[in-house]
Amino acid sequence: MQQKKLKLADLAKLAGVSTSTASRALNDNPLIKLETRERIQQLAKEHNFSLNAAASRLRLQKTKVIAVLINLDSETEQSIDDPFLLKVVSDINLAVNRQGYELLLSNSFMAGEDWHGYFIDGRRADGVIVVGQGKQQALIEAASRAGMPLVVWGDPKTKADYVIVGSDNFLGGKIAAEHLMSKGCKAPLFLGEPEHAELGERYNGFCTAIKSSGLTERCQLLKIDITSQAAYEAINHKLRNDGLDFDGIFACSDMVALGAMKALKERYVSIPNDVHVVGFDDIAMADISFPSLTTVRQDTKQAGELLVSKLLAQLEGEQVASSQLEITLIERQSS
Amino acid sequence: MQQKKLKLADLAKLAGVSTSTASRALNDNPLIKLETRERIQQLAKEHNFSLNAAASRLRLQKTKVIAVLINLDSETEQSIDDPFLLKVVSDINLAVNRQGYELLLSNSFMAGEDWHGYFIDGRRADGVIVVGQGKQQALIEAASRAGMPLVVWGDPKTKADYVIVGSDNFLGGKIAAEHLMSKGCKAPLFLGEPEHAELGERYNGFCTAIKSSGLTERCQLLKIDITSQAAYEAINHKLRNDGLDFDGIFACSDMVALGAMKALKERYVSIPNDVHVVGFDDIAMADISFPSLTTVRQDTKQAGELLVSKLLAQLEGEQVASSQLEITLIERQSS
DNA sequence: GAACTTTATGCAAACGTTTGCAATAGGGTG
DNA sequence: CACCCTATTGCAAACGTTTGCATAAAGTTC
Repeated sequence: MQQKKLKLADLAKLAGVSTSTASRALNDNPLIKLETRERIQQLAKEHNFSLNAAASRLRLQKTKVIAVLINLDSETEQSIDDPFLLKVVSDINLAVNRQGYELLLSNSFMAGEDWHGYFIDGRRADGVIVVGQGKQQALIEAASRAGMPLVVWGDPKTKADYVIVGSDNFLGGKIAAEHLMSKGCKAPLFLGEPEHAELGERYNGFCTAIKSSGLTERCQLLKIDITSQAAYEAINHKLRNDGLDFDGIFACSDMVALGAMKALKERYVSIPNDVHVVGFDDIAMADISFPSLTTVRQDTKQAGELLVSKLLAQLEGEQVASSQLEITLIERQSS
Repeated sequence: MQQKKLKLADLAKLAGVSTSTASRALNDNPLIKLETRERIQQLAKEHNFSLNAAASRLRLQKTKVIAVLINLDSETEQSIDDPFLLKVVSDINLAVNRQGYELLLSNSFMAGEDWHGYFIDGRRADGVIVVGQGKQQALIEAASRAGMPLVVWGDPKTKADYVIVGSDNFLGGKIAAEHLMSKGCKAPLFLGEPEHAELGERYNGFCTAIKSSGLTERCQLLKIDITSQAAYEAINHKLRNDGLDFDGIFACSDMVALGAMKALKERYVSIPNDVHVVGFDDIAMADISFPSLTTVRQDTKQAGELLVSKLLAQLEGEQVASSQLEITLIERQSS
């Protein structure tokens, strides 16, 4: 059933030309007469010929592969449960393919400590997109210093010598806080984990807006693992212990917001009458929850494209800078 | 900053041995004296040496890569929005890594029509896991016949000559229907797309249970695209046109169920008093929605492991058969 | 101490591309 | 017709591993 794999030399023989001619023909090299080129390409199609990528990579010193490294703190595990991550990866995938590259899906487990060695020296990929700065950025920095082409999805305000693409988290937090206050909130609460780079910025924006409004000096924070489960439990616990001492929630992600909302609903706290809720990300569920969730949308499509184009620019040797994506407040029923 | 990449020959020179000895040492070949082996491995670590995967693959005719091909019908696009897909891919990823393989994330767009040629002949991967049978299975069959090592995530009842791993969808549908009826439903409704292989089986199980219960001969079906948005609109539309002529919903996925629930809640149809709802998958949102969603859980962790181990077994030349995963009904508030 | 085994290492070919350079042929120019 | 230029093709080396086979050194046996 399985005839012997055709190699370039075989194809060349079939066409009655040399291997080099066949190679050039397949790469549309104008050195080869147009007629010959077309004939060989046709022949290749007929025989379902495909180049041996391993050989090609060895010779070219290029893989045409981009690795996506999902960088989760093993402790807090924003486990890969969050649908937002999927959105990001999936949009990166699209952008990568559009550029004719393939996507190696990796993680801290496979890459070990020496990312440069693993991906670049190991000729597994030409460059890496790291998703999530996480709490400790040492490995990212090491890889960057070693010269690994690299773009990070994170908070672009971070002072770092590598390229970062991400939303304007500070502004997002600010907008969320202002929105809550405009709806009459006097005691809004931040639900999340400020030590995390991106989330920290959201918290900063949130606090800045509140303080500068003169509303209060105290900027309430409920620190939790960033999962809907943890949010649910934390709000539940808080309601039991402190009662309802807040009238607004800015959750660091939609999943967290949804977990919080469940706890509220179970205790008959009305949304948005008693508590206004704002999330972050705008995952599909935000629109489909009831009440639907007001949230700060991150433009993952643009993110994917920017991440990839900046990485490719680096591969071309260009100097590229971090950049910040616009975010938009999507007003829905929860506020 | 970037010293020249060390190759095996350089490492060997540093160690004062030949290239072949170095190669064998790194692969822990007992031909080499233990002492030498350790010395070289130590040296490799010190210099952050890593093998050139391209060269290695070329020589070995093996990539140590498994491709995951997300197979979405471009029409119905169970777009990659569904969090359940993420769960599956992520669990496959884990299992793949545990076996020392890497994961190439691909899709119908990149792979083109000739999957065997692209992945296998192209030496991009040693085998492929296809996620989603989709509506048309011609390409899968072609690849399988061409001898591509392959495992499909789909419905194991499908009569096919390739290996399938998946949940017992028929039983899942049956259990869901029985559960609804046990809660007193007289007119349950199936919400989904029966032409899709896996979903079709769920529908069959659903109908079989209903018919054999003697409840009714008519087995209501509302055919929709499998997105929460479509579900929301369909239920909305139905309520407006037909009124509430059903008292139970079995949705083909949790996302669909959640979309339906939103429509119900908006029209003040009580869940579960007026309408009982059962979903499928058990995504994180099922537990966190309000009311929480009764659903048929698919064991994605086991799925990932089975998919990978069956694929690797094929690579070893073993004969492997399809297999079916147990599903469990998770009873929550929506029923 | 000659013959033979065992242990440890090195030589060189092979995997399938790509590409600099050389080579050939055909056509134009002076 | 000698010369050069252009268009097209082929030769052969190189990319960095792995591995069958040869080799060398050391130990064993009669």
